[in-house]
Amino acid sequence: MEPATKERATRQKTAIRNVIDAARRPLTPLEVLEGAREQVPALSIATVYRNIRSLLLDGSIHMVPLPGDNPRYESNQAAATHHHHFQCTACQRVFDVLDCPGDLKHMTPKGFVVERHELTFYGRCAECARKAGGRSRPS
Amino acid sequence: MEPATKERATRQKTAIRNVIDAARRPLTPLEVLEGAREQVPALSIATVYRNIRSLLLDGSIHMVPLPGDNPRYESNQAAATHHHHFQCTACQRVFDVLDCPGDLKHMTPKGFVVERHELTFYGRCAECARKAGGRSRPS
DNA sequence: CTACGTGCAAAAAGTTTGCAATCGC
DNA sequence: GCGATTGCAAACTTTTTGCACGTAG
Repeated sequence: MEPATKERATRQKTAIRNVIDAARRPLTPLEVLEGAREQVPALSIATVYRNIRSLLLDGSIHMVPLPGDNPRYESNQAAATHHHHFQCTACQRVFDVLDCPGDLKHMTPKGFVVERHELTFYGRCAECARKAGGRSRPS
Repeated sequence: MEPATKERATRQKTAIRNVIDAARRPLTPLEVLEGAREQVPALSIATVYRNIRSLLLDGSIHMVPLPGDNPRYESNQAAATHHHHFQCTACQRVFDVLDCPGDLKHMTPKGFVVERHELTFYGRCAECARKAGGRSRPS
């Protein structure tokens, strides 16, 4: 077997891990970059992607795939239990939904074997709903 | 208001519409291109995208956003009723699931306003499940 | 000191757009 | 003929990779 290349503790790796751990919602790689640059201004997006990949491999973080949008990443300690997500149609942020409808396998056509499922809600997050009306998205 | 630019019936537009209408599952733009090229060999991918956009706008087709994969498009007549999707982890194809768990709004955190939801199943489609074991994906 | 990690720029993959040529009406 | 539509190529976005330099251990 391979010599199992040893991980090194770098400033950028620490900053990236901190940003993801501190967030209470799944973040985009760009959000991670922006957050981590407060501690390592010269940080490059390539390094963010490389570290996200290694954190995924060692199980520290979790990918949140979304219908019609780029994946977010969240700390695995926040994602220990099976749950789902809510994307705000106003601010585009994604939040956890700590619940699951449960048994859904019976819904699929005959012969199909279900391994897992993803459920995503769309609407207004508490914050954007409070700001009333139909206002714009930040982009 | 604008003069409402009038639509023209071209060979490529007809071919594209036919392919999507004839499919009994949601297709990728590339699948649409391949199918439509049987009738219009010189068809370009840009034209497929432009026509998909205009078909979306006039409501003839429907976008199927998927977590972690590119969107598929399906005929609106096939998608008249609310339903969900199943993506095969072997062949990557997407199929309709003509059912819905129903009331899920109670799952979201306080203050969040749910407008809609997407539910995607993953596993083996009937065909790939029949072919037993854990075989490769076509790509 | 050594090789893992980083920054930069170029490459991939999917989608969009500018522009001149084409073709429906 | 006029203008919508097309094909091609270039631009764009998100993510990945090659390469030379930097740096942790």
